[in-house]
Amino acid sequence: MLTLACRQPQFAGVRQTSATAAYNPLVARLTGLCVLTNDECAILEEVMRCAHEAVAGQMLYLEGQLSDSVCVLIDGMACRYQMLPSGRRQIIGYILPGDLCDLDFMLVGRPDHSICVMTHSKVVRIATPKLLGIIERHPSIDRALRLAASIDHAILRQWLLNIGQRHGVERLSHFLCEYILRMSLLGQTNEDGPVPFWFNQVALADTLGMSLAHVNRSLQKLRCAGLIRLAKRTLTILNGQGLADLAGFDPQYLGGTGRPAPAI
Amino acid sequence: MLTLACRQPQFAGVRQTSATAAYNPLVARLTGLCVLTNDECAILEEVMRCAHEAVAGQMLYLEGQLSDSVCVLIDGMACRYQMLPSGRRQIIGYILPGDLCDLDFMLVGRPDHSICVMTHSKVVRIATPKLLGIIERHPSIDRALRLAASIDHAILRQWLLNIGQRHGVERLSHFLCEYILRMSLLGQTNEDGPVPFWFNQVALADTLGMSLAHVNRSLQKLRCAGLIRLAKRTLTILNGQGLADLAGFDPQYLGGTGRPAPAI
DNA sequence: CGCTGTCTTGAGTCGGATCAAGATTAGTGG
DNA sequence: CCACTAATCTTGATCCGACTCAAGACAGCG
Repeated sequence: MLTLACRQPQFAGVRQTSATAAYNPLVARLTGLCVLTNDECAILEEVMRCAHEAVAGQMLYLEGQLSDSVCVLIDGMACRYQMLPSGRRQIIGYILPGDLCDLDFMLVGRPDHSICVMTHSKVVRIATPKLLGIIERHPSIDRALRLAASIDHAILRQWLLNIGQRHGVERLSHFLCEYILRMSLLGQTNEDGPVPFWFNQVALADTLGMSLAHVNRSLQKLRCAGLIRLAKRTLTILNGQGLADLAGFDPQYLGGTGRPAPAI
Repeated sequence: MLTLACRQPQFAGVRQTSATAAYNPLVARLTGLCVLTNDECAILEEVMRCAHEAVAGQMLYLEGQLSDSVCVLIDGMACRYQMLPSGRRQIIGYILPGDLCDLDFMLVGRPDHSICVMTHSKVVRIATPKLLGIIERHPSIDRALRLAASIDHAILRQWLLNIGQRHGVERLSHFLCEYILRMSLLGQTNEDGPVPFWFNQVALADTLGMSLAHVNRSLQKLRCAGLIRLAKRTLTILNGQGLADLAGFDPQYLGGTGRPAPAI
């Protein structure tokens, strides 16, 4: 069992569900990126009918192990990571509700990193051929999925910039800004209202390429500066502007499209 | 003018050109990833007919600036980077002959980072709608481009791992291993034969998230250890296995497909 | 209520940054 | 072909951010 998994209840946030159908985070995500017809939404919802539960620590993909399906997260949280023989681990991304576990796997078949559920989650596995068929028949879905993927890639680039060029405290701040904004875009929270925060400090350390102790001290600094409150797995932003300024956070990249940038 | 640009002559390596047609690095790259019909190759070659020259330092994309075309590098080298207001720069990838400048831009229209030519290069600009049309009509080309992109993403993940978790010397070694292998896959060189090496130490520093001085000292260590020779913009690997061991380099990710891994 | 995972804090050390100077090596124009 | 100029590389000295190690405090869970 990986220590980066947390045993935490799943999302409790209120859902902006359309009264008629069950709320579907993938459909919500994709319609936010690209106009989809009702038909197309229905197809996606059909595909997502059989979600199953995953417990904290459960693996969705194992590095190097063939896979014939694509996972979509419905609820909870997962993370991708790569390990070094020395035992060091780098987390290379977090998967939130509505996110896919990498379309690249679909083509390659064999992921180059592992994906692990961090909390009790709901996951849908879609068989690769099925998804490929849908993509082929529905260019809008194809486009929406590509856009979603392109945002994931932009996030990855930002992480590289973050780890490569920023010092501890700013690095942490940037990550927090990104997380908060991603969550608020999901409608899980408003921009600085309290957000569920499942990351333990080990996970943060492996995310930000810094030591556990240093993560802890950096968090203290943010607390002392009156920028955040973090306790009981809940994060509250006390001074969003201050945090963003400190991090040099530019939310543009999470928008992905040419549409107006999400407010911060 | 950016200091990371080098004024260097273009590739001089011998080309494995098919006797009949001019060697086309994009076609070579894509046929290596996916079976393409002669027709499809012809279409690609047609599209690539009008290459133009770019001088060192020339920008192919500017962060945030709308773009309606996709660049393919025919010869030379380019790099993507992002800058911080503080002036710090993170290079987030190198573009070698046969590589595309990010399909994601095509959908989004507005790149989130800049791309700059590092040496005198040859570049083809393909209008976005034209490329989209080709992709739509030729699923094999689509697939090949997606595979190529997925390798780029795998490289990005490896960089994150590299910067996040490895110390200076190993970090540098890993980068060198990757570079050598990418070049040898292009047929520009054999695996440890001398390779043209245009990176100046400033560029390496901005690539690896370390200071110029530290890059220099790390290079010295590799030289002293008898692993590499680097002079006159030419890199020779004296002990490839040693270098790979030091870096913990696993070439798998550059293969991209489920095909046998390239030899190292 | 004890156990385990997580967080916190301190002391000591080290890798790597910064600053600054000098040595080389290209590139340029005469 | 040479001399000048600008980039690039090299090296040393110093300092700081961040790591490691280690111990103790909490908190949540069974």
